Amino acid sequence: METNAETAAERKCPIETVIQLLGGKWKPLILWHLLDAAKRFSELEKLIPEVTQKMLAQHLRELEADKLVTRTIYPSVPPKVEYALSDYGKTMVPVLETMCAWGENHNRLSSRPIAQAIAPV
Amino acid sequence: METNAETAAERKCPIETVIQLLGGKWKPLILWHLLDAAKRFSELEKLIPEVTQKMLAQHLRELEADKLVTRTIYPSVPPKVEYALSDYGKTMVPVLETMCAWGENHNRLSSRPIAQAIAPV
DNA sequence: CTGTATCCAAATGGATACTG
DNA sequence: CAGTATCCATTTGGATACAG
Repeated sequence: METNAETAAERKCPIETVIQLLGGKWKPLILWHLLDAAKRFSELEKLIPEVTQKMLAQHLRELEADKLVTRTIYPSVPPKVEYALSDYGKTMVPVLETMCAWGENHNRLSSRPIAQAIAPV
Repeated sequence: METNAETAAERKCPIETVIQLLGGKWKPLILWHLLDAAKRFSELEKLIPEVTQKMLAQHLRELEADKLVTRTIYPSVPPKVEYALSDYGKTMVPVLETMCAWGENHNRLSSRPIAQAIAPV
């Protein structure tokens, strides 16, 4: 019987939380493109050519609901909408960067034997 | 061939690589449970009660194919199979920990106003 | 330009039964 | 114990058309 002091493995893994927030196929990529500056809907479409309008809109709405991105509507003609990382979304930057660093290393070494890949870390 | 200095955002985002490797619904959780020690199939089943045999086996095979976990068969009766983080899989630990730290903070603050949540980082 | 709606295809996940 | 196989439900993603 447990007295108190749950281990991290015993309570609900917080990694699941991150996976849920970044779970969509394009969400990390969207956030990645918002790192440097706010972007319009059509700009994101050009930056991520493989994504469909539907999925881009859907993921943006989810990211907005999760308070990770902000949506600013400029009441002009034609309509202009800008998406940006919220202050809260910016706290995710270290996560994105850590993932990015690992992914870069993986991609760079993926054509080599794994035994070599892990050696000099 | 590194004549042109592409920015990170211009080449294929390495974050996608990580998402692909951790993409399955249970993969991060499996890795999380392998952090401290190797586990048997049935142990993982008990640690992750919500996962089905099928998905556990499937994700373990994918993680094995990606060289993130090792599979050791002990030719005993009854059969015993142990799964463990590979050396390469261990390089993923900082990624898991960064995600975990963000997730913990998010979970802890999710019932508070976001404005409060981001303040003292 | 910035979306929504609809229909459809593919991927993912789950329940159950069966095997070495 | 440690799986595989099969069938089915749910989820996700995409193509196209349409609207404010």
